[in-house]
Amino acid sequence: MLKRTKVVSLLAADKPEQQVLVKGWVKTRRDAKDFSFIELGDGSCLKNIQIIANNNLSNYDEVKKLTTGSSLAVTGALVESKGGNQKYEIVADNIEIYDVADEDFPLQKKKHSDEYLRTIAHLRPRTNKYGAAFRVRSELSYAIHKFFHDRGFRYVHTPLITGSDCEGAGEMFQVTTLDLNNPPRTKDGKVDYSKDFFGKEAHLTVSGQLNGEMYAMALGDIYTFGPTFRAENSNTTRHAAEFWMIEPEMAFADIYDDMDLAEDMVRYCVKHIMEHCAEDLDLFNKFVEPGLLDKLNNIVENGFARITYAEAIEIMKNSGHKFEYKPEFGIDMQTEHERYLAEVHFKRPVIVRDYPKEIKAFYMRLNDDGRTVAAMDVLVPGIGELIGGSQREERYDVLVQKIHEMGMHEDDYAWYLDSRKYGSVPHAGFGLGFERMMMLVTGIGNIRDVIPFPRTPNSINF
RNA sequence: UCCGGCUUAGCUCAGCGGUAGAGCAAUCGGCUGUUAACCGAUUGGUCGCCUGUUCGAAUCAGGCAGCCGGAGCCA
Repeated sequence: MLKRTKVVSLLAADKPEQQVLVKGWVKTRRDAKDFSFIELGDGSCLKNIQIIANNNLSNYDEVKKLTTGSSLAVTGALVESKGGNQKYEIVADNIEIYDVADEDFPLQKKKHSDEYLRTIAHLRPRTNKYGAAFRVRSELSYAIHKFFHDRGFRYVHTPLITGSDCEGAGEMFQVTTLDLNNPPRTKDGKVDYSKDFFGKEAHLTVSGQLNGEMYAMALGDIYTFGPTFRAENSNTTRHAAEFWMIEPEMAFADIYDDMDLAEDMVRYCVKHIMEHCAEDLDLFNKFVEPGLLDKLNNIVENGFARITYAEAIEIMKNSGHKFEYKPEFGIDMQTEHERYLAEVHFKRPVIVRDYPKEIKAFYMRLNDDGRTVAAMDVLVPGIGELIGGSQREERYDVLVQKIHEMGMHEDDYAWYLDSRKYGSVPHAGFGLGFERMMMLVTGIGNIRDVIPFPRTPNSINF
C-alpha cells in the first residue's frame, strides 16, 4: 500500500518518483485544453503542489467541477515541472475526491481582510497567512520548551482552577456549579459557597506564579507554559481574555539572572523561528510587516538595552519629546513612554528595572534604597510590554509587612508564606505573554490573529 | 470602561438629498502548460436597526447595536 507523502516532503524531493500519494485541499484550479491544473495544499508548508489532471482520468468530468476548498487524494508520478514556478509537479493517474466544497466556500482566491477572517476563524487557518501563523505558533511553542529543557528547567503544570481569590494580577472568571437562577443562600442572604463544588469560591487562574515559586523551591529551575484567564474589559490589539503565558522561576537567582534569562530566551526563540520557519517568515516580511526580518535580526544580533526606571525617566525628561503624561519619578509608565524608549530612543528591546515599590506587586523584592523593588519589564518596539518579572521578596518579615501595607490578608497567603519560613532562598522569575511573542515574531498586529480561536469581551464564537 | 472612526452585493469598496454602482468571487460559455491565468455573459442588495426632518433619505439629525483603531488595565 502506497503511503501518503506530505507536500513539504514532495517539494523537497531530490529526484522524481514513479508513484506518490498526496492528500490535501484544492487551493485553486485552472483548466487547460486537455487537462486541468490543481493547486493542492495540505498545511505541511506554505507552498502547494501542482497536480496535472489529464482528461483521460476516469472521473475527469468530476475533476473539472472541483471547487476551491475541496479535498482530494491524488496518486501519480512526481515529475519535473514544465512550468516556471515550481520544481516538481504530480501527473495524476488517479484522483479520489473526498468532498467537493460547496460553492459558497468563503475563502476566495484573493486577499481577505483580517476583520472578515475573524468572523470565519474556523476556516482561516486554510489561508496562506494564517496557515503560516499557526505553523509558527507551533514551532515557537516547541522552541520555548526546548530552550528551558536544554537549560535543565522542569516543566510544572500549575492549576487552572484556583481557590485563591486574589493572585493579584487582574479580574478573575468565577467557576461554579451552583444554579445561578436559584443559588443556595446563607442566613444573611449571601450566596452560600460552602454548597458549591469546591466548598468555596473558585476562579480561573490569572497566573501560575505563586504555585510556580513553590516548585522552584523544590526542583530549582522550573517553568510553566499554559493558558491564563483575565476577565478585564480590555479592548485592545494586545489583550485577550484567554491567553497563554510562560512563567519561569529560578531558585538561587537575582534580578540580573532574571534579565539574562529573559533576554536569552527571546533571542533564542527568535533565532529558532528564523532558522525553522524561514518560508513562513518571508510571507510576513513581504505582506504583513515590511522590515520584519531586519527587526528580528537586530534582536538576535544586538541584544537588549538595560536601564533602571530612574534612568528611563531621566532619558525621557531630557529628550525634548512631548509626552501627554509628563515623565516624573513615581509615575506608572504609560504606553507612550514604553514606545518612546523602545522605538525611538533605543530602537531595540529594552529592559527597565528597579521600579518604585508603590506601582508594583507585593511579592517583588524591596531594594536596599527602600523605595524601589527589583522588578524588570522587557519593552519591545511595536508591542510594548512583552515580559514582566522580578526578584521575589524572600524575607518573611518584609513580605508579611508588604501584604499588610497593600491591604491584603495574611491568612490568604499562608501556604505561600510557608516557602519563606522553611528554607527561603533568593529567587526570581518572569511572565511572558506567548501571543505577544507571536506578534513580535510574525509582525501580526492584533492578538486576535495569533491565537486560533480568540476570546475577548463579547466574543466567544467557535 | 473612555475617546474617535466605520457599517451599501458573498468579499473589498464607490456613491453623500431625486429612488443602486464597480472590481473580485460565484454560475455558464470560450481560449489556453497555467501560476491570485485570460476573454465574454449571467446571477446577486428591505444601503446595520429604530425614530425624526423632507414632496422625496443609502445620503441630513437623534438614539441603539456591532465592528475597528487609540487610551486605561496588563502579559
